[in-house]
Amino acid sequence: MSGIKEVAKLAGVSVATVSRVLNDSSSVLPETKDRVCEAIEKLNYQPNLLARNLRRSETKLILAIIPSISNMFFSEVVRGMQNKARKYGYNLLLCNTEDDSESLKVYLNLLKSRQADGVIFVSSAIEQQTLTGIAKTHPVVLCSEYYDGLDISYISIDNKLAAYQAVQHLIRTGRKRIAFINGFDYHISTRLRLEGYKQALADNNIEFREELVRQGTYGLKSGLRVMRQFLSLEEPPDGVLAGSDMMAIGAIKFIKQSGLKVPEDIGVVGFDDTRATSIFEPSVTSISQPMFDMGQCAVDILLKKINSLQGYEEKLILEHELVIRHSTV
Amino acid sequence: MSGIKEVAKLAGVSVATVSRVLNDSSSVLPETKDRVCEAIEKLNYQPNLLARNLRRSETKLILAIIPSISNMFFSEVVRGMQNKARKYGYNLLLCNTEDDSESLKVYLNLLKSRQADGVIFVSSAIEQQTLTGIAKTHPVVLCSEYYDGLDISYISIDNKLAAYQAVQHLIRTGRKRIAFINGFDYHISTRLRLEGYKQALADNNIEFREELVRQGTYGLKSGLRVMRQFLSLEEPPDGVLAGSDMMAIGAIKFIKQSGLKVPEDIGVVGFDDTRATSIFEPSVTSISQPMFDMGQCAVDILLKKINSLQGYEEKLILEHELVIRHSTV
DNA sequence: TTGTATGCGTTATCAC
DNA sequence: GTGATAACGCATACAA
Repeated sequence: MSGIKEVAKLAGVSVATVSRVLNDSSSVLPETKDRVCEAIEKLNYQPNLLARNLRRSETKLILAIIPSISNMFFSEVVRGMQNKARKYGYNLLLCNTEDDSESLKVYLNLLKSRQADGVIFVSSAIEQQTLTGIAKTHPVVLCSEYYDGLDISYISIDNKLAAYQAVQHLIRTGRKRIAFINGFDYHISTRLRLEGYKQALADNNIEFREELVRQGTYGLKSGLRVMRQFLSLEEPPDGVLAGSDMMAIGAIKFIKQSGLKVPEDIGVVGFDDTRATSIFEPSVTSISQPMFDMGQCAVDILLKKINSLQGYEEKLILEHELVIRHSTV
Repeated sequence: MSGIKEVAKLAGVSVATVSRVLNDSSSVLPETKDRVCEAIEKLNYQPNLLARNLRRSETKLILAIIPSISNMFFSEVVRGMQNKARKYGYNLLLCNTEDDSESLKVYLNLLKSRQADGVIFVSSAIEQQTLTGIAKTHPVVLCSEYYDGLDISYISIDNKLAAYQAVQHLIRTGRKRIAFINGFDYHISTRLRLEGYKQALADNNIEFREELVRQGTYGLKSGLRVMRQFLSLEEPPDGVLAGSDMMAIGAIKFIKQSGLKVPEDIGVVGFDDTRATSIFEPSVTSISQPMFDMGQCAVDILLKKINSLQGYEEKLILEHELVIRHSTV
C-alpha cells in the first residue's frame, strides 16, 4: 500500500501539504488541494492510523468493560455506546469480564499501554482503590453502578425511587406482604433499591420483615431458588419485587410450579424491562431502564472528559418508567 | 509516564537491551535482565503499544462484524470469540452493523487503515465482490453464513442435516403437515435448510407444498405473522419448523392465542437453542448450534491466517444437536 | 500558502 | 551479550 510520500510525489507537493489536506488544518490553495485529492484517489491512499495514533497519542478507541455481553441489559447498553461512539469516529473495544478480576486487570492494561483513550465500566465489580487510581490518569465513566463517595462521572437511574414505585404498585393492586429479591450488595443499586422498598412499606404502614428480603444473582435460577424460600415461609408473600427480569421470571416459574397463579395469587415485578418481559407468559411488569440511552450518554460524558484537559466530571440520572404488564394485573 | 529511555538510563543499559528483555528476544545476561526488570518495576513502565504497533505494523485487534449484539445467538458467538482472542493476546473491536451497509463500510475502513489485523464476519450481509476484495488483502473469516463458491475460510454447521433432523423429529412424533418459517434468502443457511426440509418430506413420502414455506425475519413478530398465515390456510399445519428460536416462540404465541395447544395440536421446533428456549413455556425444542465454539474457532482460524503468509484457508463444520423440549412432546 | 526538518516510542539491523 | 542507529508513517513548529 502507498504512503503519504507517494501521494506527495504524485501531486508534486510536500508530505506536509498532503497531511494538511488530510486533516484540513490551516489553509491550502484550492488548486493544490485538488491535485492532492486526485493523487489520493488515484493511489487509493489510506492514511496509516498506527502512525497517526502514535503521533497524536490517541487511538479513538473506547474500552467498554462489562460483566457479560450475553445479558440483554448489557447488550443494549453496548448498542447505545457503539451508536454514539460511531458518530464521533470512535470505536468500542469490547471487554467481557465474566466477573473475573484477572481478566479485568488484563483489560485495564490496555489503557495503561495507551491502546484506548478512555474506559467505561458498566456495572463492574472493581475495587474503589483501583478505580480511583485509574481515574487519576485516564478518562473514566461509570455506567449503571457507581460509587457515591468518589468524584468520578457516572450515569444511572434513581434506583431508590424506582423500587419505591414498584412496591407502591404492588400495594395499590392489593398486595400486603411484599417480598424483595435483591442483587449483589456491592452494587449501589442494591442498597438504594432496598431503601426505596423500605420507604414504600413505611409509607403504607406495612411492617418491614427481614425474612422477606433475599439476595439473588440476577439469573433465572436464583429467582427460582429464592422464590422457593419465600413460599416455604409460614406467611408467604403475595407480591414480589425482583432486581432483574430474569429473577422475576424465575420467581414466576416457581410460583406456577407450586400450583399458584400469577398475578391472581402473587404479583411479580421485575427490573430493567429487557425483551424477556414481553416474551414470557404472563408478560412481566418491570421497571424500564433506558439502557440504550445510558450507553449513549456514557460515551457522551467520556468524550467530554477526553476532550477537556481539566478534571471534568458529570453525574447523570436518567428517567425510568414502571411498565405494567400481566404479572401484576 | 516514563518511556523506554528512562528505563534504559536507570538500568544503565541501552534501549535496545530493554527492548530485548521486553520481548525476550535473543539472549540477555540474567544479571542485566534483572537490572532492567527492576528499573521497569521502579518506574512502573508500560511499553507504549502505539509505537510498537507502528513498528511491527500490527494491532492485535480483531474486527468482529455482527448484525446485532442484542441477539442472543450473536452475543454468544462474540463471547466465544473474545474468550479465544484473549488467550492469544488479541482483542475484539466490536462492530454492530444493525444491517446498515453504510456502517459496514465505515468499519471496513478500520481494516484498510490498519486499525485491525483481521476481520470476522458473523452472518453479515456483504456483497461477494466487496468480500473477495477484502479477502485479497486482509485475513478474513466467515462465521455462520458463508459463500459456497468463494475460497474464503468459514465456520458453520450442517444446516441441511439440521433441518432434516428437525423435520424427521416432527414426523416421528406424529405430524404430517410440516410448515417451515425460513430466514433471509441471501443466507446460505436458508437455502440449505430448505433442502433438508424437502429431503425429509421426500424420505417420508410427504408431498412438498409451496404454501407451507414462508420467510420470516428471525424476530418474534415475524413468527407471529407467518403463523397467522399458516393457520388461515384451508389445511393448516400440525408441525412447524422455524429458522430461529424467536420465530418459534412467536409461532407458539399465535397458536396459543388461537385456542390451539402446543404440542398437542401443533408441534414447533426452533433453531439455535438460545436461552429463550428454556425461559419460555412451553420450553422449545430446538437445533442447538455451538455458538460459543463457533466464535472460538473463528478466531482460531483467523489467527492461523494472520500468522501464515501464504493463502491459508480452512472450512469448518461443527456439530449441532436436536434438543427436545415441551414444544414437540 | 508551502516546504524542511524533527520527533512520537518502539523494534530490528548492524556493528562491536 | 550489548550498543548505536535507522526505520515505521505521520503531524507540526518553524522557516521561507
